[in-house]
Amino acid sequence: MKTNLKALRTEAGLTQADLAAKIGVSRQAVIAIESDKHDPSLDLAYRIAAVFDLPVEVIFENPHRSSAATTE
Amino acid sequence: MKTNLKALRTEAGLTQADLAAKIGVSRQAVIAIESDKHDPSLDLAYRIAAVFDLPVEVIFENPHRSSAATTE
DNA sequence: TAAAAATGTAAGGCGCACCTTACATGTAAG
DNA sequence: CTTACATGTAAGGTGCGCCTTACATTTTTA
Repeated sequence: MKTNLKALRTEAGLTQADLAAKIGVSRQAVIAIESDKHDPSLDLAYRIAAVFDLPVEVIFENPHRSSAATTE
Repeated sequence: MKTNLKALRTEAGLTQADLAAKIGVSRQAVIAIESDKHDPSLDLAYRIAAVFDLPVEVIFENPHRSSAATTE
């Protein structure tokens, strides 16, 4: 799953540990998601989206659908 | 995870088996998701969103974020 | 340069998403 | 009534998302 989570996190001035605490997972989970080792669950993706106040599709690209359709 | 998948599916004239085939899972997976027994993975949620050409947040409500923010 | 903070890797465990198979129920058509 | 179809439930198995602990590496700060 292609993601720009790492860029968003650093732009927000958050460490991996900061973000992990905010979304209620371990730092390992953040590392795995940022480095494409794991896809997050939908609920976790939603918690991440809430931190940045962005639609989920902006943070995790939907490979099955045109990104232009994100804002319908 | 609150969802209106069942309504969307029936409005589209799809059976559970139809939808399951389109998104590449078993019918059991569709039943479990429609009846809130399971949350879909992010990737599966994206495949479902692609079928209906809708943003994921429209099909599965993000309980951690205002729905108004879906279209940012 | 030394200490501290942030990032990264490794290994083993657990729960759940999804699987398959099988059977029960409701509904509509012949 | 019977056949067919859609839906639902049940039971057991597999893979992976997330866990914890521990240690190595890189970057920042004093």
